Amino acid sequence: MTSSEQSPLTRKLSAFVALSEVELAVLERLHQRRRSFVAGRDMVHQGQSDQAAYILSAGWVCSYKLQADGTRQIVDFQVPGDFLGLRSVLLRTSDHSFEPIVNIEAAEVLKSDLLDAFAQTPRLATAILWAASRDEAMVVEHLVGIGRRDADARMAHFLLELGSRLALVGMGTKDGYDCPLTQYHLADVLGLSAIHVNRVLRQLRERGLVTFRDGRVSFEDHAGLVELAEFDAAYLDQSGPLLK
Amino acid sequence: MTSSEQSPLTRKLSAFVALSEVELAVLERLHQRRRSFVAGRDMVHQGQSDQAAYILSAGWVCSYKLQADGTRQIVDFQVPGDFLGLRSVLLRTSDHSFEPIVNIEAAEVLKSDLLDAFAQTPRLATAILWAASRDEAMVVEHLVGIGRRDADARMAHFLLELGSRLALVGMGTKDGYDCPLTQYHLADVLGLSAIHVNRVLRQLRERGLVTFRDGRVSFEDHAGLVELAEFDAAYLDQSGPLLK
DNA sequence: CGGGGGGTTGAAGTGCTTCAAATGAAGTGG
DNA sequence: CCACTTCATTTGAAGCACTTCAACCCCCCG
Repeated sequence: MTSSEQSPLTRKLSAFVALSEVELAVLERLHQRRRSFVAGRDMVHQGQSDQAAYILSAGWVCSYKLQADGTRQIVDFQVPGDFLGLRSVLLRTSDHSFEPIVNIEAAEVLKSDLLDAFAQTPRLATAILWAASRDEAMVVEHLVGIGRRDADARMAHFLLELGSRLALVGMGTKDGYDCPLTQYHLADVLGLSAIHVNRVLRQLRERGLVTFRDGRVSFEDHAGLVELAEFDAAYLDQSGPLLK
Repeated sequence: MTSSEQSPLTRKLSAFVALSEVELAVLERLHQRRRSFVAGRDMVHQGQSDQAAYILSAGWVCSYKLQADGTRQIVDFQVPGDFLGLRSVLLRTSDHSFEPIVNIEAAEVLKSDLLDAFAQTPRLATAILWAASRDEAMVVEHLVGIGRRDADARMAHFLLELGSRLALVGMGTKDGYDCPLTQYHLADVLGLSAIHVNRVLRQLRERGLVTFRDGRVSFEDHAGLVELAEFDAAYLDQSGPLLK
């Protein structure tokens, strides 16, 4: 199997853990049950079945909570290679909604599939749990950002984190990445107004740091952006438990 | 065993799951290795041993991240009955620091203890994992609060959530609870300045909603506070998986 | 009695929001 | 093929929520 045939999840996990032939096979088998969802319509995953999760193989999704006054807070984005609703299978998670941002392709993973896979290959189980713990670390970092970083640093940090995540599945480089998000998405994830998002983006562009335009994020001064955001990728690149 | 002898964790889990004699015994056995920590000095849990977690039995702790510019964001507080560093045992978690707010009593739980307990009593395992997932839901709700609620609602929501958590372990009622936090703690958890925290508290007091004074939170108009905060305890009171 | 931590208050400044309006691109129906 | 909408983006102006700076108070403790 060549690299280009691998699923994004396989790429992601392989970046941190050397998986055996058997483990790779089990992992690919988890991708059997293919599903599609159209952009904009909620997947309402939590309502219908607590038993299934999804592995996102193409497209972007956001998970968010709506407030009574109509404002929305996006908790996290999922990009190819990410799990969706994993915790609702393993544990039990808070109810938030999932909305595909573009048309997406995902593999449905039943609870039984997952438990079978875990039983067969403990190393794979650990790798997947590592990915889940990484997601949690991102939520915590997100919390810190909203609480204690100003709008510029928050935006810079967000764009850099997304870049790191995408690079891991081969969808981005230090130069930039394709990004289907609107400025409204950025506003809802960063806890800002869309108008201010626009001004912040303009400022970052005029300072020669990064350009967000026409569905593309282009890093013009990656190092400068890292400095502005005080971005330390340690919480993303932490080596998995298997490497110890 | 009477209710007053039970550990806070036992009380908490019992509120959601009817535990058998055997399960109660296993749970109490997890509390054997008693430890004390003094207020103010970091427990630096993540550095020393990835193998142990703690069950907090008395006192308060906060988990936080420090930024390069010296500002601090508190991610969560732990009160009696809560786990500390549970995820660093089961999974692997982001590095944040733990600081006891007062002198605390905790039970050290080794990875092996926990796995043994889980093997003996699957229902207990599920109950503990449910508690972990509840903690996660709180972090998400916290994120939403900082992102999309104004200072008044944020404060009201925080005080109510804390009240619910404490009531579950018998340390609070609808009238209020004892609370060792300073206004600086409130500022760092809510993403505000301490000065503004003071003004917000004054305003809530003058509106006859809640009083925060001399280590005590007193609800004067619980319903009014709930309305202001748009507080919906669903994410806290979710029935555990065992009740399904 | 001096010092420090927690709390309280005022005044000034600013980062962000809200309101208002215009532009360009893409889609839709007549 | 063109009016008509719709949506994402852009910009300006006004307002306000929150921060920062600067005091001062109280109480406890050495």
